[in-house]
Amino acid sequence: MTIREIAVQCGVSTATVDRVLNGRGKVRPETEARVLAALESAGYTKNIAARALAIRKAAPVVGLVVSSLANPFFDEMLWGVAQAEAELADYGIALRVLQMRGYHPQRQLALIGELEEEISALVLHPIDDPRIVEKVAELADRGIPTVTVNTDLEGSRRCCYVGSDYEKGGRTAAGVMNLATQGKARLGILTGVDTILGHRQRLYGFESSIREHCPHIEIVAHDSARDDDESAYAATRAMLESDPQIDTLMLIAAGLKGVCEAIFDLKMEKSIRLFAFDNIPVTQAMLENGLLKAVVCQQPFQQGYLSVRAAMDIILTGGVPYEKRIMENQIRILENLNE
Amino acid sequence: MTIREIAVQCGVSTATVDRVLNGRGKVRPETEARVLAALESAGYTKNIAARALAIRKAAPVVGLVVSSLANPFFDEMLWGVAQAEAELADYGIALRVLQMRGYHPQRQLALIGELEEEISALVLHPIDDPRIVEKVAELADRGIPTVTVNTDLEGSRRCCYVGSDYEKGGRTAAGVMNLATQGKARLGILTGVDTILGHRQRLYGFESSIREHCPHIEIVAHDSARDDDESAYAATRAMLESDPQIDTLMLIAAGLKGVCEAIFDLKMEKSIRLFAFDNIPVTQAMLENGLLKAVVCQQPFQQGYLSVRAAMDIILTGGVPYEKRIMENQIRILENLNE
DNA sequence: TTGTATGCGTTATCAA
DNA sequence: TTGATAACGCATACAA
Repeated sequence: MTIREIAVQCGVSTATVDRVLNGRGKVRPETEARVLAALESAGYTKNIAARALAIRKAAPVVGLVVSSLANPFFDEMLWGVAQAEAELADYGIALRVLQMRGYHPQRQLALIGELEEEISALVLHPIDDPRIVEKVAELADRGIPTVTVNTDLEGSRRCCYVGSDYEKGGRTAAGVMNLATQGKARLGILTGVDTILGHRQRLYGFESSIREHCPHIEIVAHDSARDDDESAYAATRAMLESDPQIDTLMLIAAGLKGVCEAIFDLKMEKSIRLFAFDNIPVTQAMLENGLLKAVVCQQPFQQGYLSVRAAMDIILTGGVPYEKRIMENQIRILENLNE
Repeated sequence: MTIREIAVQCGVSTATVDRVLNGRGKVRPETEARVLAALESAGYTKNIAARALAIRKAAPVVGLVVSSLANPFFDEMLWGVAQAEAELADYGIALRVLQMRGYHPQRQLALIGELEEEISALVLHPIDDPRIVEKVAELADRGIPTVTVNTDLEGSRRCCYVGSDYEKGGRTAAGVMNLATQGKARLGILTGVDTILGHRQRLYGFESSIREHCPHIEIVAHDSARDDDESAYAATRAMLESDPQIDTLMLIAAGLKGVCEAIFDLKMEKSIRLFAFDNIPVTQAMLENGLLKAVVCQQPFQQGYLSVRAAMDIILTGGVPYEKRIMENQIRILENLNE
C-alpha cells in the first residue's frame, strides 16, 4: 500500500497524504479525517527504502555521547556503533560520536550542546542528573528524540532504552555463585558506586537472591570498590586482612585488576573464588589462572549496534521501534568468553 | 559515489555501468575495463535502499526449508524467521517457508524442487547427504545462492553458514560441568546420533575437554539417546541401573524429557546432576526442581533471523556478507533462562 | 488549503 | 554494443 494509492482512494494528491502523515498541518480537518481513516484501514506503513532514498538530500545526522574514555568496557560497544554506522551510510544518515571521560553532568551537557543544532536524533549514555533529564525534555520539544544506552534515565522523555536488566544480572550472578560453590561460601561483596543506578540494581538483585536462595552462603563483608582499580585494591586488601576466612568474593562493578592484585599480594589466590561482571582485557587471564570462576556480561557490542540502529529506525520510520530493548545477561567462562 | 557519477567519469551511460556491475555482458572489453577501474578506484558500493526500491518490480522470493516439525527447538528459530520476514517486506522481498519432519534426504529434495522455480535465494537446514550437496551445486549453477542454517553442509557450494560452533559448545558444557561439580564426578554420557554432524562435534568437544582438563571426572558410561524421548528414557534407565553410582549425566542432543522421567522413575533425582543443551519447554521445570543444573544454548532466534537476513543481503547487495556467522554458546541457568 | 513536478540511486525496457 | 528513459515510493519546492 503506497501513498499514491491512498491518495487516489481519497481523491486527494500525494502531497496531502504526506502532510497528514507527517503532521505538517495546512490541511482541512475534514480532509485529514478522511485520509487518516484510509491510512488506518489500509494498515499503511512507510516504505523505509523509499524514505531512505528521499531523505538523502536532507542528510540527517545521528549524535552519540558516551562516557567511554579510559573505560575498556566501552571498546566493544563502540565496535557495535561502528557496524551500525556502516549501515547508516546506505540510508544517507551520518553519525557524530563525542566521547567523554567520567560522569560530570556539566561536561555531558556541553557535548550535547555541541551536537544539538545539527542532529535529528541523539543516542545518549546518560548521567543520572536532573539537568540531563531536563535537556532530554528540551530536545524532545524540538523534535529530537533521544535513545538511552547502557543505563536508562528514569523519569525522562527519552523515547527508548537499549541496555541490560541490571537486577536480573545480579540474580544471574547469584545463581552462578550458587552453582559453583555448591551453595556454601563465606562471602565478601565489593560494591560499585551509589550514584550509578545500574550498580545499585545489580547489588540488590545479587544480594536479595543470595539471601533468598542460599542459606549457606554467608555474607560477612561489604565494601565499595568505587568503580576503579586503586580503590578496589585497597578495599579488597582491607577486607581479606580483617577476615582471612573469606573464601568467595563478588565484584559488582569495575576494579577487577585491583581486586586480583590484592589477592595475589596476599597470596590467597588458591583459597578465593572470585566472581565479577563484564569482559575486559584482564578477564581472560584471571579465568585462565583459575582465580576468577565466571563473569556475567551484558552484550556491549549489541548495545552499541542496536542503540544507533534504533535512532536510525526512528528517523526512517518516524515511529519508535520499541520502548526498551533489554540485552541478555550472559554467563561466561573461559570456554565461551570470546565469541 | 553513484552509478551516474561513475558513468560521466568514464564517458558512458548509467546503463553500461549497470551492465558491468551486474555482469550482464554485451559490453566492449575495453569499455568494461575502464568502468571496472573507475568503480575500483572510487570504492563504489551499491546503495541498498535504491536497489531495494528498484527490484520491487521483480518481487524476489526467498525460500526456506527446515526440519522443524515435531521439534520444539525450532519454534524459537521460526520466530526469528518471522521477524526477518517483516523486514523483508520493506524491500519488496517475499518469503516462502516449507517445513518438514525428520531427516529424509528425498523429502528435502522434493521440497527444494517445489521452491526452486520461483526463488532468488534459498535458506536451508541441510541434511548431510551427497544428494543435497549436489542439489545445492545445481542451484548455484543456476545463480541461486544457498545459506545453510543451524548445521553446515560440508564440501558443498553453499555461500554462507549461520549457526553455532558445536565443538565449542561441547567444550563450554565441559567447563560448566567442571565448575558445578568442583571437577569431581562419576559421569555418564547420553549421546545424539552419528548421522548428525553437530552431535558428533559437540560430543568430541565435550569429551576431549573433560579428558584434558578434568582428571577427576570419570566417564563410566556411554550410550545413545537417539535424539528422541523414548530412546533417551530407555538408555538412561539402563545406564543408571547398571551403574547406580553415577552421579552426573550429560545429554548431548534431544531427549531431555525422557532422561528426566527415567531418573524420577528410579527415584534418583536427588543424587544426579544433569546437564544438557538447548532450551525447550521442559527445560525450565527441570532447572526449577534442581535436577538439571545448566544448559548450553545456541541462540535459535538469531539463527532464524540472521539466516533469512543473510539471504536478503545477498539479494540486495549482490555479494556475500560473510562466509560464516557463528552463534554464541550461551550458558543458561534458571535466572537467565528466558530473556 | 491543495496539487504538480522533480529527484533520491538503481534496474529494466526500449531504441538506436 | 550502447544510451535514453521510465519506473520503484517518498519528500518537498513551488505553483495554484
